[in-house]
Amino acid sequence: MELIITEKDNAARRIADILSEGGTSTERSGGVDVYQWGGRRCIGLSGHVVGVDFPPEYSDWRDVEPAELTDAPVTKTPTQESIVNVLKRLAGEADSVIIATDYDREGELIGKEAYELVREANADVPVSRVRFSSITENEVKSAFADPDDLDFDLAAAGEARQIIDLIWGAALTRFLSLSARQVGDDFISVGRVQSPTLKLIVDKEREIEAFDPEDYWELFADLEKEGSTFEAQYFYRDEDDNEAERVWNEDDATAAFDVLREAATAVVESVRRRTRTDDPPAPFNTTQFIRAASSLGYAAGRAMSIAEDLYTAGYITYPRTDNTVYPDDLDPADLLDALSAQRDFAASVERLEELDELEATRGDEETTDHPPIHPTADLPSKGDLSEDEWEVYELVVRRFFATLAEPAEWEHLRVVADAEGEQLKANGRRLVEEGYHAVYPYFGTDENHVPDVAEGEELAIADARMEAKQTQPPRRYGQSRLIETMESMGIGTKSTRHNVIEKLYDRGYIENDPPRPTRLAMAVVEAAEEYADLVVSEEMTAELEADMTAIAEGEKNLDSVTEESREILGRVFEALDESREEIGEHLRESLKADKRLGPCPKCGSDLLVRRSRQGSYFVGCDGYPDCRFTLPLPSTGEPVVLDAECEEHGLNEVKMLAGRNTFVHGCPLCAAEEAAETEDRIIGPCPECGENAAPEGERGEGGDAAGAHGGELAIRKLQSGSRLVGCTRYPDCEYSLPLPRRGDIEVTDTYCEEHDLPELVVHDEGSDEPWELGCPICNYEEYRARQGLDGIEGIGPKTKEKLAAAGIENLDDLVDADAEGVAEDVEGVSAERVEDWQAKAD
DNA sequence: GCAAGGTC
Repeated sequence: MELIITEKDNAARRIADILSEGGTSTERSGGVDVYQWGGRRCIGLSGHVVGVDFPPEYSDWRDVEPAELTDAPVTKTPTQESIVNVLKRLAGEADSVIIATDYDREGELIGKEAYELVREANADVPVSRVRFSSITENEVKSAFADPDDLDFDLAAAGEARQIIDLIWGAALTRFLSLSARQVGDDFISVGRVQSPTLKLIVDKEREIEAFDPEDYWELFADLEKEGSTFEAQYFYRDEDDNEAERVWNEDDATAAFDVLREAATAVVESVRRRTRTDDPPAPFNTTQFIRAASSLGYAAGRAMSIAEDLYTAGYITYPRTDNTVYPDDLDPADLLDALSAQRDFAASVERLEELDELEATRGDEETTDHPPIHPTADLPSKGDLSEDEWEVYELVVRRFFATLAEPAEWEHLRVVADAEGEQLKANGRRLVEEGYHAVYPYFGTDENHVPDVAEGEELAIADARMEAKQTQPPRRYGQSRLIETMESMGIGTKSTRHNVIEKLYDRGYIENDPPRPTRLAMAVVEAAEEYADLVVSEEMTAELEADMTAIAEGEKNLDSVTEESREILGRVFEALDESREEIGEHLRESLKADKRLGPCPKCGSDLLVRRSRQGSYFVGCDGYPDCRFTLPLPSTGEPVVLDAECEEHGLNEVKMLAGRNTFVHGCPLCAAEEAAETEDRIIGPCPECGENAAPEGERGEGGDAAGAHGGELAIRKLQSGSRLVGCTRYPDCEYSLPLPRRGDIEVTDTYCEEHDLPELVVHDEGSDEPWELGCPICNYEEYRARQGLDGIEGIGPKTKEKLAAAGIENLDDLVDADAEGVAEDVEGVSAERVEDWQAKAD
């Protein structure tokens, strides 16, 4: 029996399909699919199935000095036990093994990890390696016809990176966390990729903070030609003889304006007409895909998550790639033909099929990892996908179209005119050949109309304007520009750059979108710059890359490279250890600044956003325990302190981050006062303990509160700002139903017969139509039943279909389901994944 | 529990 090992299940299935000519049987073993045919078996890993770590005696942060990690051993242990176990069992039964992991450095390392596991189970079995950059019949078959050997030097290069990243990251993270006494969930992290990325954001913020705006003026005139007008802008020659539009001195601007205002006409001095070719874009790699999706409003992580779902469902190719050149055996004509079956694409396909030849554009990056992102011949129908998924899918399809389409052509028209000695210019542009824009409507094609005028022609000046302006600070990095910059600096990879940004959010280093650094982030970058400059620099990666190349080429070895890196870090710690107190003090002060709201109304110290032992957030006084003043915060989301201040209390407003349900809570003291002033509105008996409730003992659930105790339901506003329908006997009876946060609630005279409660109507300024919420119990029941599975991250279109087939269509179904049972019934879904979804659904 | 890199 021959065993083939791939990097992921999806690749295993497709390779088995190709090599077996479609005749595989699937055997599920320990939660892992194994594909079998003839004398062969194929298993997919899940990336790295072993991970590096320190031995257990180094695991206690307080017992081990961070500096000791610089000399600590690093071991490898399985992180995916079930896959490792199946792999070893199959290896024991194999006569030969073929490693078919991805064709890049990390793939070589994953292959070597698999090789070592195979060796543990089978000391003698021959092991070979195949390399292909796209899973197509041609490439896969020719790779398997001519197998090669594992490249142990290339794998060692990857291992050096693993060791250096762990030692630097763990030692410095522990040091900063311990020095600031932040050792729980909120540790302070540092790393070779995250810290230079954070420095990019911090440096930009420093520029913005240091920015001093300058006044300038711009002048415009409307010129008239045959009854219609077009805008021209005043310009002059500066001291370097460059054309300039900004006037830096108000007197000069006013003088020019007086001339323009007085002048009746302008005489055309020159007319220049040029055509410019606008080439179609290159195929999508990950970074360019993220950039394009971001212009549609998708954050980087969201775009990747959708792309991964589309890939898993089989609609697009692998979304993590550096490649911008299609493989030779991609036949555009075949793929176009398949895509024409979808009505939305038919017109575009027809247009492309009219071209004399189909030649795709090529980008600058040609790599062996995977093909550029493009659609497959397996089309979804619109109903298979959510709106977002369809929008992203269409983007990928249309990008593929664009790479085959002809260039567009623009006509640029530049007119310069003289008005009593002052110069005016107008730049027109017109799209004369639509080219690829016809099939790829995501780039702007705005035209600016400037009429056909002749040299010497006299044009009337219809209006003149002077606008006072100010120079603007540099713009913050948006997520996609950050990812592009990381790529150009060589930090992170196609698979990790977007995760790095999410990590910075999670660690409390950045807030908002575009991201803005917190005071903590500023302090971390400052500390690193002063004591461990290398870890916030792109040089660290550049030097590591050079060392990795040297290892891969046999010029250096793993031990010498890691030893040298350990020594450098050891020297960093000599300086760090001396300044431990000072660094910790600065970090603690910055942490407090991020959480400070303003003066405590009781004692005047600072009110801070804090976290209780149970993990919920609240506002507490820095004077605790002397001052015990507190205010509640909403129970959903992570609080962020905004710049905006409440005029009445001088407290900063608070925003609650909760994905799509993010909202501004405002001043917590105002919210609490408002709740105190709002009276409860009683609407009927409590179904748990009111007059109609069943007597004690006859109800299954909610035993304590059950029975008639005269409880009544009321619309209540809580100090935390949320509203609900709750029992007046709270906390003895905890029965409650959710209500919307916004809008005025009207209690109508119409009653629900089933629950004996009035129907409610919500009047929100934000929407024209009032929302007929109805009986609050019926409403909540309907809401739970209606709630589909779209809101849960990680459930892709195909999985959704499969879950529906197993009878799981909404959140209630999901929460009630038995995770193990679902894993048995639904192919490719593990019990852990189901439990993860259930946690989110709840 | 720390990183970055795979993968879900």
